[in-house]
Amino acid sequence: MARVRLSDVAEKAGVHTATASRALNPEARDGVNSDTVRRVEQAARQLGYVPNTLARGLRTSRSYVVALVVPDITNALFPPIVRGAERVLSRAGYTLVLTDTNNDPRTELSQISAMRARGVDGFIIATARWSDPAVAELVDSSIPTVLVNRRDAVSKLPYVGADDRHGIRLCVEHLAHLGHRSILHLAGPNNTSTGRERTSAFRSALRALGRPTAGTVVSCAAFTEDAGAAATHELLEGGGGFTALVAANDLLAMGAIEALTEHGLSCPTDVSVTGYNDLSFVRRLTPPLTTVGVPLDEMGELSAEALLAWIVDPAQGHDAQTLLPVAFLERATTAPADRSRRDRRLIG
Amino acid sequence: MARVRLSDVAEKAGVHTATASRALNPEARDGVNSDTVRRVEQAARQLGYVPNTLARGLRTSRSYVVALVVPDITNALFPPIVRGAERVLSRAGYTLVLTDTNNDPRTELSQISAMRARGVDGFIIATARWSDPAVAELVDSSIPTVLVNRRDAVSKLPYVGADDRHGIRLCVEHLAHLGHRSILHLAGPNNTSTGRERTSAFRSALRALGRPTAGTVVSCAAFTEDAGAAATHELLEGGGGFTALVAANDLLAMGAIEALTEHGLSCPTDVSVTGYNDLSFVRRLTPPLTTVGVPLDEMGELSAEALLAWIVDPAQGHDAQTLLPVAFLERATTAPADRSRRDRRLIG
DNA sequence: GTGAAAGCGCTAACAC
DNA sequence: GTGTTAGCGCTTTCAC
Repeated sequence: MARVRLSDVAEKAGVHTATASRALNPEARDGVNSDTVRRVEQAARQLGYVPNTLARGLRTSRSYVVALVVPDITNALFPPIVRGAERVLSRAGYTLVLTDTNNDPRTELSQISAMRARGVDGFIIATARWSDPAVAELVDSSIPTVLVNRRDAVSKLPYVGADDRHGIRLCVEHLAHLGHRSILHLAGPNNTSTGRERTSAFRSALRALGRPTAGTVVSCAAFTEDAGAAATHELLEGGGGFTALVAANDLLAMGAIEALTEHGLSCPTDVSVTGYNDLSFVRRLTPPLTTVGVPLDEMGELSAEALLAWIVDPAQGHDAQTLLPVAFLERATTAPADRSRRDRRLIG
Repeated sequence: MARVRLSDVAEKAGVHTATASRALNPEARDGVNSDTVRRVEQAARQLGYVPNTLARGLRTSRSYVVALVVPDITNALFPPIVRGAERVLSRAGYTLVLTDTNNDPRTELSQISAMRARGVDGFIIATARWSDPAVAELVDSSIPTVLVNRRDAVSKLPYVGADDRHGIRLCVEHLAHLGHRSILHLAGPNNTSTGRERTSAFRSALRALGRPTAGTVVSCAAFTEDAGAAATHELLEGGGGFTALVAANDLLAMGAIEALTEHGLSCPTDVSVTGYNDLSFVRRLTPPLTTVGVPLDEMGELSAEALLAWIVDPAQGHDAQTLLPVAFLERATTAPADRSRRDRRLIG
């Protein structure tokens, strides 16, 4: 415990607690005799003084705590974000409290309110849905909040994400150049910005290539392997007809490949597949997944930085939308269309 | 923010703050007129009162915050533990602060001290090394602390882990029954309890089978894929001579398989490999990794429960060592020895 | 440049 | 059963 108090330090240094406080506070140190500063610092060191952050927070109404809300920490998308955020936060003297909502909006609401009771200085939200009451509430309360990975429809909160339009376009172009003329988009759920944005980007990309009709979009219920497999199964039972598939994320892609395999189709021989996010392990799958690399660590870092900027200077306007550059990663789940057996089997 | 204070509620209910405090506190509610309780609760609800946890903590010297220290949240071993712990903690009204030490003992030390300054009620440590100054310091400070996944050599802190001796024995027996007579143990680092324990279990298992000389142990520098690959490469260049390999964890196993492949050897045809922990994705590798399943969520949950028990009743003795049952998961990286091409090529 | 005094929002003795 | 008082450990006016 923080056994030794500031008053102990002050006594040992022969000064008043107020002076000790100033001496130890970088902001106020200027107005203190440099010799006094030295004495106080020495006393603090000898006593092993550790300031009581709670007391400070109570007085300053700043807790130096930031809450990070994730839907599911076991989803490999989030740990790098958490890590990035934690790195900049702890470096700045802030502490990160993590809360996992288990993908449940009600848990999200109650956890956020618990964090507010703790007096956290701000929120990093990685759970935003397209229409999100929790986000709206945070906006109302005007507590510093930044959105990461996903954003909502209406709020003008700072947002740090990836350049998904570009990422999806790279996938579509790659497949088109490989000769694929019938491309399926396995879309993410409509209640997430990432799902919506990637779908819209898919359509734009085809339009830009002059082939607006070369694509079909199928929505998945969630960004999960199961959802991807289910949608793909259904499609395949309905006859198929595509030689390439752009999945809205890696998990959907994995589910799709699984379903393909169960239908006796192979990837990439029969169907080319692209994922999205480059989760840490997808390059080790067999075949390694072609996907879009997203700087997740950096997303975490930048969201933390944006939040700190807001906390430090609340007067400033805070509504920057940051889209990080992505990288297309060609691996082994995409192949030229003319090598496809699929055309012979299902189409033509 | 927690704009409305208890005094506001008290005023509205026409009572003193102390009474309002009692009315809202389940422990002290008994000594309050039930009608008063009702009035206070109603006022609190109408005003949207949210108690200020900092102020309460300052007064009670209880923060209802627990710190969880992990070496690297992007290692798939830890998210399930975090999730499990967070679940029981938040259910009990506690908040989890997460800190990622980036596998650096110095960061660990400084982060722990920062958390203590915050007045956290206890620690869950997932970073313990066999000799660990940070753990020793925590013991000295007598702040409630439980170890999860790894423990240290000396402290008698509560520990929640898996039954590694059993898990490793299952691997060895499985391989022995498949006819393997020359088994390698890719050991984890000696400065972790898991590394040491699994190595010792490997030796015991062979002894119990009456084949104490059928095994060799090679230490890896870290529990990483790279370390596993490096050790395996070295071995293979030295001549090899084993048909099976028990890795101390999944990452080492993956590295080993990679090295094997680079040497033109295939798994399981030439060498059978077992992993440990059943990280979420290893069943989707090709071939799916034979490994030992460990209830990681439950480890997180039980460690949080053990910690809460200690926090709630500090007088009690707190030194329980909990070893959770494991499950051997036979998948595709293990095969009978007599089908091995390796005997023909490198041995014999 | 330093001390005195007040108070952040809450709870726990102690009165009554 | 409820009000009074004091104080958790710190920072911040305001004097001097």
